[in-house]
Amino acid sequence: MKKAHHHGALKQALIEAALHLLDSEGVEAVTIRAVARQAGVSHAAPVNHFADRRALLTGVAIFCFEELQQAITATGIRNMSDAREKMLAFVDAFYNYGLNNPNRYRLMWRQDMLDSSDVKLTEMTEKLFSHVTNMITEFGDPPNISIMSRVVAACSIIHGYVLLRIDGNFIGFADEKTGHPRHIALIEALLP
Amino acid sequence: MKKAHHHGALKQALIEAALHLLDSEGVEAVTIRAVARQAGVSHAAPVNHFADRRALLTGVAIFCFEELQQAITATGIRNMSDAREKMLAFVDAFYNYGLNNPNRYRLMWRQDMLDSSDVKLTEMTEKLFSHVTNMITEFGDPPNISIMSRVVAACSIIHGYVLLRIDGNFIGFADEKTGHPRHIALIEALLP
DNA sequence: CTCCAATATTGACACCGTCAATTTGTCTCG
DNA sequence: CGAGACAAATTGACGGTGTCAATATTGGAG
Repeated sequence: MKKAHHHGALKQALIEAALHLLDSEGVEAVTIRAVARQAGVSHAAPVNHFADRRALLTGVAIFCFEELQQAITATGIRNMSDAREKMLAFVDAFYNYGLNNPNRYRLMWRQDMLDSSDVKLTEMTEKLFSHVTNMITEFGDPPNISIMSRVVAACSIIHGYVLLRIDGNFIGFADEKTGHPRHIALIEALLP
Repeated sequence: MKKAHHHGALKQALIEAALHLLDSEGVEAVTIRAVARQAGVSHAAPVNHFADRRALLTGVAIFCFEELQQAITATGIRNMSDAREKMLAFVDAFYNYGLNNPNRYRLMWRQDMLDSSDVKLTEMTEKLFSHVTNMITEFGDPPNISIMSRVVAACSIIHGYVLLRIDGNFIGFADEKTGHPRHIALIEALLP
């Protein structure tokens, strides 16, 4: 059994404490010692579950990726037939997760703070990327740009927009011409 | 005269030391104490020129924005007449600066590390934004999306792409279909 | 020449990550 | 059932950090 000896489930408690600190005070506040304090253990207890701060943050990021994946699944995207409908549902879930959880979303892409050799972490990001690739492929092969470039464009545009919005830029919500939410309008500008 | 009393030009020396540390070891290595050591002064000397670490990093970022602005100007973009030609020159300069100075480029957009109330800093970013706005406006008012959304899309797509490339994603350089460098192909996908 | 204000130094404090040595608790196996 | 093995947690230390207060130094204005 994996049951912990003293605390019971310290690993889970540490991640929850880290999430709380991350949401309320930003990633800088997520220190090993602060997380340990919040969980009610000594400052060196976390080392048994996370080798160092990077490993702790990586664990938190993996949790967030699973959360995002669930949000995408919850849109019912798997049962949609129209390629455009799928794409807009995906973008909407992505955008909402980022805007509702800015500090979590930022951390998820902070390669400088995460362990890029973590298998679980790279699995989660590759899953998202291949999802986008599949959706773009459904639109067919356009004449003036490769599918791969269109995938990269889609990833760049939504990720760049979410990051800019999180930082307080472009506070207008809708496209002035179509009335669509801006993140929808941006992606539609790319679709054939 | 503004000449410093002891060191001579400590502020400039601190920024140069910070740039050196930033380029070689990343933003985490840019600590007040390390910068002071590199400049050959005591650990508390910088406080006379930068109130705290945030102010130091903001000073460095402003220097980088001026550098980028010069790179854009150096393309001769002001003398170009064709809107598309201008846009591609701008994107090219932006992309090259980011890829050649990854740590500098990353720092420039790290609002969590910079002083967003710094007038000079906001001036520099707004200048870039209005430059993009002017170029997009030259293309005219498209039917299915507002100019503002197109501006946001252009900013998001190039910024998102540069960040992803810096982190080692999408290492392929050219669009598989057109042969254009990818950052050019991405922007062309957006232009009318 | 004198004095002042800007500049730089020194020293202290509270954090941080990380390591080593140690204690505590629990599970397994004879 | 009991003893040992071993994982988990504690304690204490080290060097590093940002930041502040008190002090010393210097160059130039009057």
